[in-house]
Amino acid sequence: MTPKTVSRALNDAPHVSEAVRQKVKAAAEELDYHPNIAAQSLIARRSFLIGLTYERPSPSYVVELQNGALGRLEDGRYRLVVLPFSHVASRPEELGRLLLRAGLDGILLAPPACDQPALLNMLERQKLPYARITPHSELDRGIVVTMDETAAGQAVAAHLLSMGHRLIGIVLGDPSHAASMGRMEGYRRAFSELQVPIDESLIVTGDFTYDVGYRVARTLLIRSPRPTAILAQNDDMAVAAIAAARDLGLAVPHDLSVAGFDNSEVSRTAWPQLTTVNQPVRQMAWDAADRLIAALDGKSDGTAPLRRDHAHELLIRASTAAPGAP
Amino acid sequence: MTPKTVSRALNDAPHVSEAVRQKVKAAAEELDYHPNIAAQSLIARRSFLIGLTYERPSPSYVVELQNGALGRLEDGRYRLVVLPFSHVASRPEELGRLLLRAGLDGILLAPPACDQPALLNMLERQKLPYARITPHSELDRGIVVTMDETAAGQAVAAHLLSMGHRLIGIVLGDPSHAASMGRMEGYRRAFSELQVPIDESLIVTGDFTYDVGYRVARTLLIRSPRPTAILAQNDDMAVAAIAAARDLGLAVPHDLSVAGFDNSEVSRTAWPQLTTVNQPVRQMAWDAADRLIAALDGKSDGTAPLRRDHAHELLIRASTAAPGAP
DNA sequence: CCACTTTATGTCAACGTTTACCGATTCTCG
DNA sequence: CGAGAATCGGTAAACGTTGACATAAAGTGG
Repeated sequence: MTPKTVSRALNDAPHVSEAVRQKVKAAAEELDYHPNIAAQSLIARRSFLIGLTYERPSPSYVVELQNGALGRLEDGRYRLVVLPFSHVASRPEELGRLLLRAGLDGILLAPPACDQPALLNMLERQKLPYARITPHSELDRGIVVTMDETAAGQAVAAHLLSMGHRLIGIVLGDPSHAASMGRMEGYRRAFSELQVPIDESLIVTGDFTYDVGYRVARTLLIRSPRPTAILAQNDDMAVAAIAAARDLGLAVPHDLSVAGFDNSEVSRTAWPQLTTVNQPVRQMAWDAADRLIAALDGKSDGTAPLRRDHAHELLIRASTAAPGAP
Repeated sequence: MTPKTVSRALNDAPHVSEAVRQKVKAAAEELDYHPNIAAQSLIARRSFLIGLTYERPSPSYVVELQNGALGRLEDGRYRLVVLPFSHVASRPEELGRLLLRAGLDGILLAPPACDQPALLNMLERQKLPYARITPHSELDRGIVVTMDETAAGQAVAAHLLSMGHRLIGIVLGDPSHAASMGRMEGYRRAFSELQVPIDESLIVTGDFTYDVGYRVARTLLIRSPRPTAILAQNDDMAVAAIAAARDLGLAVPHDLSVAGFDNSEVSRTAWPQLTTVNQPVRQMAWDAADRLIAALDGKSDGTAPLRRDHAHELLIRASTAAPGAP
């Protein structure tokens, strides 16, 4: 029996009698034989590796991203390689080289890597397919999965405004992250829709981390007049704002309402539980992996739009209330 | 120029003149040429892939594990493939097949997979090297990186006992996780050292998740007499216990002290901040990856012990106090 | 029963790289 | 200047699998 026959038997290819097929499979089982993936990759010109690159430090975000992608990959044909990378903005070509050297079939790009034109250029030049998860710019480039950040930002700001808040502090995330700008744009729309002017001096910049969030939230809370609410651009910074308020003797939500973003684990374990926006990270990652694989397998029928928007969900919990409410 | 010469030039092998080497490298740069990894793997009989398998749901644990391993892999020679797997205990062979099919050079096993003898047997039979992170049983098998769970459990229990607590509720994690047993053993030692009897009826079983932790902690808190302290086997369940206490009108730590385990993100963002034990997950993962790679590269000098213990660190924060203290 | 189709099995080459080996050129030193 | 060594470049084979193609065997129809 030639290797060829074995190959045909194991791959359920035609032109093998059922008897031989059974015998081969039994023997393979017996010997714990597994085809050599490197050889398969060499001839198929594919590695069956999907990369996932990200930078955001939040563990829950990273894990949601991974689990979403892995959920789509669970048949085991493709494998997921994690490639975190810091400071993409300052050295996109370096990440590009890393990705190209990794021998991937395709790559899932989370923020902020998905918004680096230099990186996308490199990947396209080398014909390495990619899917972008919640990019902010060049939304018609490649496979794109987004949440409408602006609509989400508008929803959460409108929530605070509708409860009567007028002095609202805003804690931005890392400005190089696209989400930061989109969410801010949404805040502005909500304000302008109600013709409430935004006090630009109440806008401070964090970097999505707890520590910096605490510091900048504190600067807002020692101002006079003090804002009655804080819009934080993610949950970690929102929780930090609550801690800063507590350390200043302020009760949440009685003296200060706080809203976050992302519906992360801490938004539920925090006290009071955070009003936040659920970004369907897992579903978006699943979708991105799904469409990337469809493209790799050539099953993309060309009719599916390259871009798909997933809906946000405003989660109103205990950290927001009307100003001065009990 | 033959492919051979190119290969030698790029790999800094001898027998190539410096002039040719420079020319080749310049051309490679120019053309964005990258050697085909599948071909290299085929001939080297290695995939340069390291697997990481885990089951624990806690995002911060998973991310610490990954970051630790990735920290060691950052030269880019090896790549990290993530392979989460649920319910290992009930189907270890299935995970084994998954790992063997993935074409890995080596595998990092986190709990509870690292404690499945059937799995270890399969890996050994197929000569797939592995490193075990905080296993509980068969500690002399393969590369082992541990924290002394028992000593850590003893330390945290001793902390509560030394403050005067005598009625202490214990919330176990998933009993199939090895850490759970080791930590419990440490609790018992602390009690017996002070000759305080353990009330077995105050021991309840969770599964390391917040939701179940909340439920079982609640059953402890509605008992009479009510325990004055709770030892939870991880931070998620400890935070859940705090929430359960609060929902019953109990103040932490005035009416109830709570101690956790793992020094996870939530232990810091929780309020009050959790007394907990720092398990140096990142360092252990780094160490496991380091020694696995040393073995793969044949650089293991044979003198390094296969097992290495990392020290725990008791972090006393605001969630524990003497019973009835203000 | 022969020509013809279908099915089963085998042979060969190819994927892109590296290792082993060989011949040619250049260098070193007596 | 010549012998031996070191250096440089090249050729062939190998890694394990699969696709294209060939051959053999079996089935089918007139």
